[in-house]
Amino acid sequence: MAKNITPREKDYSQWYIDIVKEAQLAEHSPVRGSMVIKPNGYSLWENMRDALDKMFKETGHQNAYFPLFIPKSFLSKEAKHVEGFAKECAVVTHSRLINTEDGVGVDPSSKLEEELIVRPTSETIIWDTYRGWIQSHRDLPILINQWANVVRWEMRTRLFLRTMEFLWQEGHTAHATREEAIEETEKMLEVYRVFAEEFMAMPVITGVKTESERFAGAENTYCIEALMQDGKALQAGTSHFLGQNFAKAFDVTFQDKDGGLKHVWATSWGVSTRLIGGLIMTHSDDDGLILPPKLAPTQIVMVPIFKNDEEKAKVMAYIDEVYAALKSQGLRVKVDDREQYKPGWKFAQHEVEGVPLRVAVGPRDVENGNAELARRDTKTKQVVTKDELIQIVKPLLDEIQQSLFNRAVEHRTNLTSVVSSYEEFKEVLDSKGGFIYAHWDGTPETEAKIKDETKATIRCIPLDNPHKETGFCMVTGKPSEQMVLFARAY
RNA sequence: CGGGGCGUAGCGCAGUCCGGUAGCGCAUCUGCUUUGGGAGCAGAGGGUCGCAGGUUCAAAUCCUGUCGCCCCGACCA
Repeated sequence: MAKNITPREKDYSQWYIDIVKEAQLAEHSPVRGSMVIKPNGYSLWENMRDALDKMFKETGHQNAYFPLFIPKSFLSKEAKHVEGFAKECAVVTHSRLINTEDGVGVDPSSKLEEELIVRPTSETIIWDTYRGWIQSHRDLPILINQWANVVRWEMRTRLFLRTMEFLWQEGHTAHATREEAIEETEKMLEVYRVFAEEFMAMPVITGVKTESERFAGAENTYCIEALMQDGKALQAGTSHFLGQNFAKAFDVTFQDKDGGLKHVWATSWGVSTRLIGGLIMTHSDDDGLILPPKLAPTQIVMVPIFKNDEEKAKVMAYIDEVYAALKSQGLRVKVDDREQYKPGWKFAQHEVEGVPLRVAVGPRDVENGNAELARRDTKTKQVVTKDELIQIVKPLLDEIQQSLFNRAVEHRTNLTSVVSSYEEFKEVLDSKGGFIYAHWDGTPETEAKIKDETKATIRCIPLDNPHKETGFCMVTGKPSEQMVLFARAY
């Protein structure tokens, strides 16, 4: 039915690309590795953004905006930070173009005195700014978030999952004590978990990254990890406890109640348009995108069916009535009254685009006071009366939301294994993939060895670990305090 | 940076081996018939064949160079 979508079974990666294209979410731009986010994709992002933004505000944060350009010298102030990002920075070196024989060229005389970095993340510019804002413990905490674009010069890109430029939010907070900063880090991780599970219907594991997977400049990195349909993991969000690293690098101090001068404690946390990639790979099928009702730009689409003007008048009057009733319940409902497309075409298109519910109304329905209601997630249809329809749509959307989540949890459960030996680990990894719990001796060396040999990484040490029992490392046989979560990842 | 693929109408492609009037499907425009799962018929418009050289009477096609994008890997959110 979905004639332009490669089945997942055949080529998962091509399926993903096809979904992005056919659901009109985004397209490639002329520049390598960057994309145009189309209205369908952007309104989805807006819904995600609005939900998150509300949660940030509810937890006491305010939005601000810091510049796109960062002086090159700032990057080098925190040693690990620069080390982590140095290889993927876009650098602005000149400020003018001039006409040349073959078009335009860079004007050599416009060379910048200090080159500028296009932000790959904003810790440096923000901490340079915070220095001026903080003198006393009375200035703390500072709880700020920004919605912005960032640029990371990636070698290999994939629509939404990894592009050179992407949209995200980055929270940057400053605290008087270590405990308070850690509390903030964990609080925001929890916000992400709730958002992923309740809005995206995407179950996640919360955990802590190992040293090698830690954010450049962080003392500790927390994350939410999701599992995609193909058994690969996706890091869906991170929350970092930055310790005093940036405060020290940018000399941000405050005078405490006891009169002493202390360095500030910091956190940062972010999620990006990558979440859209996660959303696609959690729910969608071979017929196209499937969107959770809470985030779907259109929750219900209504399709009129008629043969002539007389029927059209009746059908449209009937639809307008239902539309008004649904709209008044605060639902995002749309009437697809375009006349250049036939109903069948519209059915197919809205399915590809992932609209959770479709209501079709034709002359027969008007006659009988009915409507045909179709669910995108289960592809089931039922005929209901108009009054029923108006009553059941809202609870049905909730049911779909819940059902998508349950389905994803079930899928994750099926793809989660516990292994006791390295042999078994490799076998499970190759045969079914997914999340694998295993014992690890805690050393970066063993972790690197596993990664080299199997391409699997430690996704996290789960916070709420179901496998806390002690044991012995599957590779070295050394003692292990608890199992950790492995997977091949995006 | 390695491996693979592709640049021909808005989109998807054929034509390239073997040089000789630039084609097909979808989309678009006009008209009529249609409308409960991607409508049918008739007609029409739309191209510096990625770019630059070269060979030739003649190049989408052969030769040389060059640019770009996509996919797969190494690195990363």
